[in-house]
Amino acid sequence: MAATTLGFALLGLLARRPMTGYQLAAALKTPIGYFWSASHSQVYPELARLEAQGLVRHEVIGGPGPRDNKRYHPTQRGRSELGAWAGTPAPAMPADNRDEFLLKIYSSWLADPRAAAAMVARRRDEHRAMLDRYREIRAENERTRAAEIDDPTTPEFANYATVMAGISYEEHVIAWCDWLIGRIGAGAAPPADDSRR
Amino acid sequence: MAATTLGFALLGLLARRPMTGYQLAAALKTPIGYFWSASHSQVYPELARLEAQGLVRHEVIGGPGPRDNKRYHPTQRGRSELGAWAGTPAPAMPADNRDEFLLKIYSSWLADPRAAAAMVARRRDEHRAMLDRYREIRAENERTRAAEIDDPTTPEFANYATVMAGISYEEHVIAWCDWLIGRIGAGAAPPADDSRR
DNA sequence: GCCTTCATGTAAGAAGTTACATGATTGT
DNA sequence: ACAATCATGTAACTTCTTACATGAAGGC
Repeated sequence: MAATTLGFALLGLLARRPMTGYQLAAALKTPIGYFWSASHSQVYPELARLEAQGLVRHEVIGGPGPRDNKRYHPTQRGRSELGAWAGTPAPAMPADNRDEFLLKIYSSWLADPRAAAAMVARRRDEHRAMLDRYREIRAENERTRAAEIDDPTTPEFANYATVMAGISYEEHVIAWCDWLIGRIGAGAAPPADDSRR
Repeated sequence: MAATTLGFALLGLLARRPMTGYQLAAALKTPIGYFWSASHSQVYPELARLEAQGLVRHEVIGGPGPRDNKRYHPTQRGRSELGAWAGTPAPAMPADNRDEFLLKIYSSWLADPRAAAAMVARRRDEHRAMLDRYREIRAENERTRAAEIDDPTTPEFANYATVMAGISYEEHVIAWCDWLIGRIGAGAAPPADDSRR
């Protein structure tokens, strides 16, 4: 009877600020999209379902396009169910964590070692770029929201916590990539003496 | 025309050792399941597709049950396509990384702080258990496969690399959980003086 | 005799992506 | 004029999960 995971994602956004479906879909690209994403074609039907369950309501607002523009906000029940869900342990660790990159590493012994090393290096650079982005967000948070990020009953605290998770995650992946590149280089392609070239 | 991600997961397993669909499905629970999983109802049709594409073949083996038991192995083409795929950079970082736990944290400011802290502590313990399991696998690898794990052209090297990724990942999550628990405790529920109870 | 493991498949449904379809407002 | 952004929806398709269905071999 309660909402789906996507429903709770939408409620989590609406609890911060009432929004249109379009804005929700945009927010689910970045930065919340770093841990939960959805396309607008999923958002609109889900909003209708949440409304049918009495967890959100909307008012029609003037705006562009051929249809009514609707701004959604959570109901009292929506807020309390969201809070209850957030404090309930998830069924179990999925242990799933589908990761196509790790799957490639799993078969990397069949690939050309130089191609494999280059692939890992490229991925590491992508993670470095991501880390830089997270660090900027953290700095911004610490500058403008210094008071709220210490209070776990504010949305700013929750934002900060997820950004910290991102930073920690990227740092770990980068360190592992560097380790792996060193290993591939050391064990396979005994580096031809480049000093003569 | 090439295989799907699941197809490459199956090929990656079959490149190590020919197996039945049942055994593949079991392997996709643990330990490969830590980064790619599938149920048997996905495996059997996928094997048929791979065979139609000429990437695997099977021989019928005697065994239990009402139907033929089939042992699959990759073809020459299957192996080479797997190697090529493994060395090719994935389209891009998905940035998606769907994580229901982080989504809960994102709305944790609406939850009871004590419930939230307890939830995080429980999750941390689950990750600690996982870390212990990974460390055992690593120790086992270092004991019995010491020679191969230094050579990036062996499957043992690839196994070792993925286990190291797991260890690094779990260590990061545990550290972040501990940080978060401290923050929730410090900011919200100024701990009642327990020494008098 | 009964339960577990091994073994292979189909069917129904949920979840998610990509493509189709429409149209006003705003900035260049 | 043209393009981008804002805005809302539907349809078709892929992927994945859960449930249904069958049955032999081996251990208790």
